[in-house]
Amino acid sequence: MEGKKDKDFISTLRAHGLQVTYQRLAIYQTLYFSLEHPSAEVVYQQVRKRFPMISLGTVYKTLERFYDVGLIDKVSPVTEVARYDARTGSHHHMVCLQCQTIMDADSPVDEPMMAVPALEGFHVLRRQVVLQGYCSKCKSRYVSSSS
Amino acid sequence: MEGKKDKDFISTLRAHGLQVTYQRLAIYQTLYFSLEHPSAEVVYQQVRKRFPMISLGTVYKTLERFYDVGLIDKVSPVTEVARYDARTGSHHHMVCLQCQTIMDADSPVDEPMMAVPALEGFHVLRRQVVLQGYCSKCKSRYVSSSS
DNA sequence: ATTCTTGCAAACGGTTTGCACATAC
DNA sequence: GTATGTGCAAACCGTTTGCAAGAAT
Repeated sequence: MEGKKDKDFISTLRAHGLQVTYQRLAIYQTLYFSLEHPSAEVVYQQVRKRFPMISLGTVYKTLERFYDVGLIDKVSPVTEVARYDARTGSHHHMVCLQCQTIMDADSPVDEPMMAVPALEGFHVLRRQVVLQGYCSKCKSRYVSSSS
Repeated sequence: MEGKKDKDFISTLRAHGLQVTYQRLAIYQTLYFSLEHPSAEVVYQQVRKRFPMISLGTVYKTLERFYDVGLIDKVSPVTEVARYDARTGSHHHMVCLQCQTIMDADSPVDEPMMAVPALEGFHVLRRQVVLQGYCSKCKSRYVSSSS
Protein backbone atom coordinates (compact mmCIF):
# COMPACT_ATOMS: atom_id res chain seq x y z
CA MET A 1 0.00 0.00 0.00
CA GLU A 2 2.77 2.43 0.85
CA GLY A 3 5.72 0.79 -0.81
CA LYS A 4 7.22 4.12 -1.62
CA LYS A 5 10.97 4.21 -1.17
CA ASP A 6 13.43 6.96 -0.42
CA LYS A 7 14.46 6.77 -4.03
CA ASP A 8 10.95 7.70 -5.09
CA PHE A 9 10.81 10.68 -2.76
CA ILE A 10 14.16 11.86 -4.01
CA SER A 11 12.91 11.65 -7.57
CA THR A 12 9.83 13.62 -6.63
CA LEU A 13 11.89 16.40 -5.10
CA ARG A 14 14.23 16.50 -8.10
CA ALA A 15 11.28 16.50 -10.47
CA HIS A 16 10.22 19.75 -8.85
CA GLY A 17 13.62 21.28 -9.29
CA LEU A 18 14.56 20.99 -5.65
CA GLN A 19 17.96 20.23 -4.25
CA VAL A 20 17.80 17.16 -2.04
CA THR A 21 18.71 17.21 1.64
CA TYR A 22 17.80 14.78 4.38
CA GLN A 23 15.79 17.55 6.05
CA ARG A 24 13.67 18.03 2.96
CA LEU A 25 13.26 14.32 2.58
CA ALA A 26 12.13 13.99 6.18
CA ILE A 27 9.73 16.92 5.94
CA TYR A 28 8.18 15.71 2.73
CA GLN A 29 7.83 12.12 3.95
CA THR A 30 6.25 13.29 7.18
CA LEU A 31 3.70 15.29 5.29
CA TYR A 32 3.18 12.57 2.73
CA PHE A 33 2.20 10.00 5.34
CA SER A 34 0.21 12.41 7.48
CA LEU A 35 -3.55 12.56 7.18
CA GLU A 36 -4.13 15.43 9.58
CA HIS A 37 -3.11 18.47 7.52
CA PRO A 38 -0.43 19.39 10.04
CA SER A 39 0.83 22.88 10.79
CA ALA A 40 4.50 23.79 10.46
CA GLU A 41 4.89 23.36 14.21
CA VAL A 42 3.43 19.85 14.10
CA VAL A 43 5.64 18.86 11.19
CA TYR A 44 8.58 20.21 13.15
CA GLN A 45 7.75 18.13 16.25
CA GLN A 46 7.31 15.06 14.08
CA VAL A 47 10.55 15.43 12.13
CA ARG A 48 12.43 16.28 15.30
CA LYS A 49 11.89 12.75 16.57
CA ARG A 50 14.21 11.48 13.89
CA PHE A 51 16.39 14.57 13.45
CA PRO A 52 16.60 16.41 16.77
CA MET A 53 18.88 19.09 15.37
CA ILE A 54 16.44 20.40 12.79
CA SER A 55 15.13 23.93 13.34
CA LEU A 56 11.64 25.32 13.08
CA GLY A 57 12.88 27.98 10.70
CA THR A 58 14.02 25.33 8.26
CA VAL A 59 10.62 23.67 8.40
CA TYR A 60 8.93 26.97 7.56
CA LYS A 61 11.32 27.71 4.72
CA THR A 62 11.04 24.21 3.34
CA LEU A 63 7.25 24.03 3.46
CA GLU A 64 7.02 27.40 1.75
CA ARG A 65 9.47 26.21 -0.87
CA PHE A 66 7.45 23.05 -1.44
CA TYR A 67 4.33 25.13 -1.77
CA ASP A 68 5.93 27.50 -4.25
CA VAL A 69 6.91 24.70 -6.61
CA GLY A 70 3.53 23.03 -6.24
CA LEU A 71 4.74 19.96 -4.39
CA ILE A 72 2.31 20.46 -1.54
CA ASP A 73 -0.85 22.39 -0.78
CA LYS A 74 -1.37 25.04 1.85
CA VAL A 75 -4.84 25.13 3.29
CA SER A 76 -5.36 28.25 5.22
CA PRO A 77 -3.99 31.73 4.78
CA VAL A 78 -5.48 32.67 1.44
CA THR A 79 -4.66 36.30 2.12
CA GLU A 80 -1.97 37.65 4.39
CA VAL A 81 -4.31 39.29 6.86
CA ALA A 82 -8.01 39.02 7.64
CA ARG A 83 -10.26 40.86 5.21
CA TYR A 84 -13.82 41.83 5.93
CA ASP A 85 -16.93 42.21 3.84
CA ALA A 86 -20.33 43.67 4.71
CA ARG A 87 -22.01 41.67 1.96
CA THR A 88 -22.79 38.41 3.67
CA GLY A 89 -24.74 36.93 0.80
CA SER A 90 -22.02 35.62 -1.49
CA HIS A 91 -19.00 34.10 0.17
CA HIS A 92 -17.06 33.52 -2.97
CA HIS A 93 -14.01 35.47 -3.88
CA MET A 94 -11.22 35.79 -6.37
CA VAL A 95 -7.99 36.74 -4.69
CA CYS A 96 -5.13 38.21 -6.69
CA LEU A 97 -1.84 36.77 -5.50
CA GLN A 98 0.00 39.87 -6.66
CA CYS A 99 -1.99 42.94 -5.63
CA GLN A 100 -4.12 41.22 -2.98
CA THR A 101 -7.30 42.56 -4.50
CA ILE A 102 -10.37 40.56 -3.58
CA MET A 103 -13.17 40.53 -6.09
CA ASP A 104 -16.61 39.13 -5.57
CA ALA A 105 -17.64 36.25 -7.76
CA ASP A 106 -21.35 36.43 -7.24
CA SER A 107 -24.13 34.87 -9.19
CA PRO A 108 -22.50 32.47 -11.63
CA VAL A 109 -20.73 30.80 -8.72
CA ASP A 110 -23.62 30.28 -6.40
CA GLU A 111 -25.28 27.31 -7.98
CA PRO A 112 -22.37 24.90 -8.37
CA MET A 113 -21.27 26.04 -4.95
CA MET A 114 -24.42 25.05 -3.20
CA ALA A 115 -24.20 21.64 -4.75
CA VAL A 116 -21.16 20.87 -2.64
CA PRO A 117 -22.40 18.32 -0.15
CA ALA A 118 -21.50 17.91 3.47
CA LEU A 119 -19.88 14.60 4.25
CA GLU A 120 -19.78 12.24 7.19
CA GLY A 121 -22.23 14.10 9.37
CA PHE A 122 -20.36 17.36 9.07
CA HIS A 123 -22.53 20.30 10.13
CA VAL A 124 -21.87 23.09 7.66
CA LEU A 125 -22.13 26.69 8.83
CA ARG A 126 -20.25 28.49 6.09
CA ARG A 127 -19.31 27.59 2.56
CA GLN A 128 -16.51 29.43 0.90
CA VAL A 129 -15.11 29.26 -2.60
CA VAL A 130 -11.83 31.00 -3.23
CA LEU A 131 -10.23 31.35 -6.60
CA GLN A 132 -6.57 32.28 -6.32
CA GLY A 133 -4.71 33.67 -9.27
CA TYR A 134 -3.94 36.92 -11.03
CA CYS A 135 -6.41 39.67 -11.81
CA SER A 136 -6.56 41.15 -15.29
CA LYS A 137 -4.30 44.04 -14.28
CA CYS A 138 -1.55 41.89 -12.80
CA LYS A 139 -1.96 39.00 -15.23
CA SER A 140 0.03 40.58 -18.04
CA ARG A 141 3.11 40.86 -15.88
CA TYR A 142 3.04 37.21 -14.90
CA VAL A 143 1.49 35.22 -17.70
CA SER A 144 2.91 37.20 -20.58
CA SER A 145 6.30 35.47 -20.79
CA SER A 146 5.10 32.63 -23.01
CA SER A 147 1.72 33.77 -24.31
CA MET B 1 -28.89 54.30 -4.78
CA GLU B 2 -27.43 54.55 -1.33
CA GLY B 3 -30.22 56.31 0.48
CA LYS B 4 -29.48 54.40 3.63
CA LYS B 5 -29.70 56.57 6.72
CA ASP B 6 -28.09 56.40 10.14
CA LYS B 7 -31.43 55.21 11.45
CA ASP B 8 -31.25 52.20 9.17
CA PHE B 9 -27.76 51.30 10.28
CA ILE B 10 -28.79 51.62 13.89
CA SER B 11 -31.69 49.29 13.28
CA THR B 12 -29.37 46.81 11.62
CA LEU B 13 -27.04 46.79 14.59
CA ARG B 14 -29.92 46.43 17.04
CA ALA B 15 -31.44 43.66 14.95
CA HIS B 16 -28.24 41.73 15.52
CA GLY B 17 -28.42 42.22 19.26
CA LEU B 18 -25.65 44.80 19.34
CA GLN B 19 -25.40 47.82 21.56
CA VAL B 20 -25.06 50.96 19.46
CA THR B 21 -22.07 53.28 19.68
CA TYR B 22 -20.84 55.85 17.20
CA GLN B 23 -17.68 53.75 16.79
CA ARG B 24 -19.71 50.73 15.72
CA LEU B 25 -21.81 52.85 13.45
CA ALA B 26 -18.73 54.32 11.80
CA ILE B 27 -17.05 50.94 11.42
CA TYR B 28 -20.11 49.30 9.95
CA GLN B 29 -20.83 52.17 7.57
CA THR B 30 -17.25 52.21 6.39
CA LEU B 31 -17.40 48.53 5.63
CA TYR B 32 -20.84 48.80 4.11
CA PHE B 33 -19.77 51.36 1.54
CA SER B 34 -16.41 49.77 0.86
CA LEU B 35 -15.93 47.54 -2.15
CA GLU B 36 -12.37 46.54 -1.46
CA HIS B 37 -12.73 43.96 1.32
CA PRO B 38 -10.59 46.02 3.67
CA SER B 39 -8.42 44.69 6.46
CA ALA B 40 -8.87 45.82 10.06
CA GLU B 41 -5.99 48.23 9.60
CA VAL B 42 -7.58 49.81 6.53
CA VAL B 43 -10.93 50.15 8.25
CA TYR B 44 -9.10 51.78 11.14
CA GLN B 45 -7.39 54.33 8.89
CA GLN B 46 -10.68 55.08 7.20
CA VAL B 47 -12.70 55.54 10.39
CA ARG B 48 -9.92 57.58 11.94
CA LYS B 49 -10.52 60.33 9.42
CA ARG B 50 -13.83 61.02 11.07
CA PHE B 51 -13.01 59.90 14.60
CA PRO B 52 -9.31 60.44 15.25
CA MET B 53 -9.53 59.11 18.79
CA ILE B 54 -10.65 55.61 17.85
CA SER B 55 -8.18 52.80 18.56
CA LEU B 56 -7.11 49.87 16.43
CA GLY B 57 -8.00 47.50 19.24
CA THR B 58 -11.59 48.65 19.12
CA VAL B 59 -11.72 48.07 15.40
CA TYR B 60 -10.48 44.51 15.87
CA LYS B 61 -12.93 43.81 18.67
CA THR B 62 -15.81 45.34 16.79
CA LEU B 63 -15.16 43.53 13.52
CA GLU B 64 -14.86 40.26 15.37
CA ARG B 65 -18.11 41.00 17.17
CA PHE B 66 -19.84 41.79 13.87
CA TYR B 67 -18.53 38.57 12.43
CA ASP B 68 -19.72 36.53 15.40
CA VAL B 69 -23.29 37.76 15.06
CA GLY B 70 -23.25 37.30 11.30
CA LEU B 71 -23.41 40.97 10.40
CA ILE B 72 -20.33 40.79 8.25
CA ASP B 73 -18.19 38.21 6.53
CA LYS B 74 -14.54 37.47 7.09
CA VAL B 75 -12.67 36.34 4.06
CA SER B 76 -9.36 34.92 4.96
CA PRO B 77 -8.09 33.05 7.98
CA VAL B 78 -10.13 29.88 7.75
CA THR B 79 -7.82 28.21 10.25
CA GLU B 80 -5.69 29.86 12.89
CA VAL B 81 -2.37 28.83 11.43
CA ALA B 82 -1.21 27.57 8.05
CA ARG B 83 -1.90 23.90 7.46
CA TYR B 84 -0.19 21.80 4.85
CA ASP B 85 -1.18 18.87 2.71
CA ALA B 86 0.90 16.62 0.46
CA ARG B 87 -2.14 15.64 -1.58
CA THR B 88 -2.30 18.39 -4.16
CA GLY B 89 -5.12 16.85 -6.15
CA SER B 90 -8.18 17.89 -4.19
CA HIS B 91 -8.13 21.32 -2.65
CA HIS B 92 -11.42 21.02 -0.84
CA HIS B 93 -11.66 20.81 2.86
CA MET B 94 -14.07 20.70 5.77
CA VAL B 95 -12.70 22.62 8.71
CA CYS B 96 -14.10 22.04 12.19
CA LEU B 97 -14.42 25.33 14.02
CA GLN B 98 -14.08 23.57 17.36
CA CYS B 99 -11.29 21.01 17.13
CA GLN B 100 -9.61 22.48 14.02
CA THR B 101 -9.64 19.12 12.29
CA ILE B 102 -9.38 19.39 8.53
CA MET B 103 -11.02 16.65 6.54
CA ASP B 104 -10.72 16.11 2.83
CA ALA B 105 -13.87 16.36 0.81
CA ASP B 106 -12.71 14.60 -2.28
CA SER B 107 -14.67 13.14 -5.12
CA PRO B 108 -18.24 14.36 -4.65
CA VAL B 109 -16.97 17.90 -4.49
CA ASP B 110 -14.74 17.94 -7.50
CA GLU B 111 -17.26 18.26 -10.26
CA PRO B 112 -19.37 21.17 -9.02
CA MET B 113 -16.13 22.81 -8.03
CA MET B 114 -14.62 22.74 -11.43
CA ALA B 115 -17.74 24.34 -12.80
CA VAL B 116 -16.92 27.54 -10.95
CA PRO B 117 -15.96 29.93 -13.71
CA ALA B 118 -13.29 32.59 -13.76
CA LEU B 119 -14.62 36.07 -14.25
CA GLU B 120 -13.41 39.27 -15.83
CA GLY B 121 -10.20 37.88 -17.23
CA PHE B 122 -9.09 36.51 -13.90
CA HIS B 123 -6.33 33.93 -14.35
CA VAL B 124 -7.07 31.09 -11.94
CA LEU B 125 -4.19 29.15 -10.45
CA ARG B 126 -5.87 27.49 -7.49
CA ARG B 127 -9.47 26.75 -6.67
CA GLN B 128 -10.40 26.09 -3.10
CA VAL B 129 -13.66 25.12 -1.48
CA VAL B 130 -13.83 25.31 2.27
CA LEU B 131 -16.76 24.10 4.32
CA GLN B 132 -16.65 25.52 7.82
CA GLY B 133 -18.72 23.97 10.58
CA TYR B 134 -18.61 21.23 13.17
CA CYS B 135 -17.39 17.69 12.64
CA SER B 136 -19.49 14.79 13.81
CA LYS B 137 -17.54 14.53 17.07
CA CYS B 138 -17.91 18.17 18.04
CA LYS B 139 -21.36 18.65 16.57
CA SER B 140 -23.20 17.09 19.48
CA ARG B 141 -21.78 19.62 21.89
CA TYR B 142 -22.86 22.57 19.80
CA VAL B 143 -25.99 21.65 17.90
CA SER B 144 -27.57 19.50 20.58
CA SER B 145 -29.29 22.28 22.51
CA SER B 146 -32.40 22.22 20.35
CA SER B 147 -32.21 18.92 18.47
C1' DA C 1 -27.04 51.49 38.63
C1' DT C 2 -25.37 48.04 35.98
C1' DT C 3 -23.64 46.16 32.08
C1' DC C 4 -21.26 46.60 27.93
C1' DT C 5 -17.76 49.18 25.20
C1' DT C 6 -13.66 51.89 24.47
C1' DG C 7 -8.79 53.18 24.53
C1' DC C 8 -4.34 52.26 25.63
C1' DA C 9 -0.37 49.49 25.93
C1' DA C 10 1.68 45.42 26.70
C1' DA C 11 1.83 40.64 25.49
C1' DC C 12 1.29 36.85 22.27
C1' DG C 13 2.39 33.67 18.62
C1' DG C 14 2.95 32.33 14.04
C1' DT C 15 6.05 33.54 10.56
C1' DT C 16 10.03 35.85 8.41
C1' DT C 17 14.69 37.44 8.13
C1' DG C 18 19.87 37.86 8.47
C1' DC C 19 23.91 35.78 8.76
C1' DA C 20 27.66 32.43 9.50
C1' DC C 21 28.38 27.66 8.76
C1' DA C 22 27.55 23.44 6.26
C1' DT C 23 26.07 20.73 2.42
C1' DA C 24 24.60 19.52 -2.46
C1' DC C 25 25.87 19.50 -6.99
C1' DG D 1 34.28 25.85 -6.28
C1' DT D 2 29.89 27.93 -6.28
C1' DA D 3 25.32 28.11 -5.38
C1' DT D 4 21.97 26.64 -2.30
C1' DG D 5 20.21 25.07 2.20
C1' DT D 6 20.48 24.91 7.34
C1' DG D 7 20.43 26.46 12.19
C1' DC D 8 20.00 29.88 15.38
C1' DA D 9 18.10 33.93 17.30
C1' DA D 10 16.24 38.17 16.82
C1' DA D 11 12.84 40.88 14.60
C1' DC D 12 8.25 41.41 12.64
C1' DC D 13 3.48 42.24 12.56
C1' DG D 14 -1.28 41.08 12.77
C1' DT D 15 -4.05 40.10 16.51
C1' DT D 16 -5.48 39.41 21.35
C1' DT D 17 -5.77 40.59 26.14
C1' DG D 18 -6.17 43.14 30.69
C1' DC D 19 -7.71 46.83 32.86
C1' DA D 20 -9.37 51.42 34.18
C1' DA D 21 -12.29 55.03 32.41
C1' DG D 22 -16.42 56.06 29.77
C1' DA D 23 -20.87 55.38 27.54
C1' DA D 24 -25.34 52.84 26.61
C1' DT D 25 -29.50 51.01 28.30
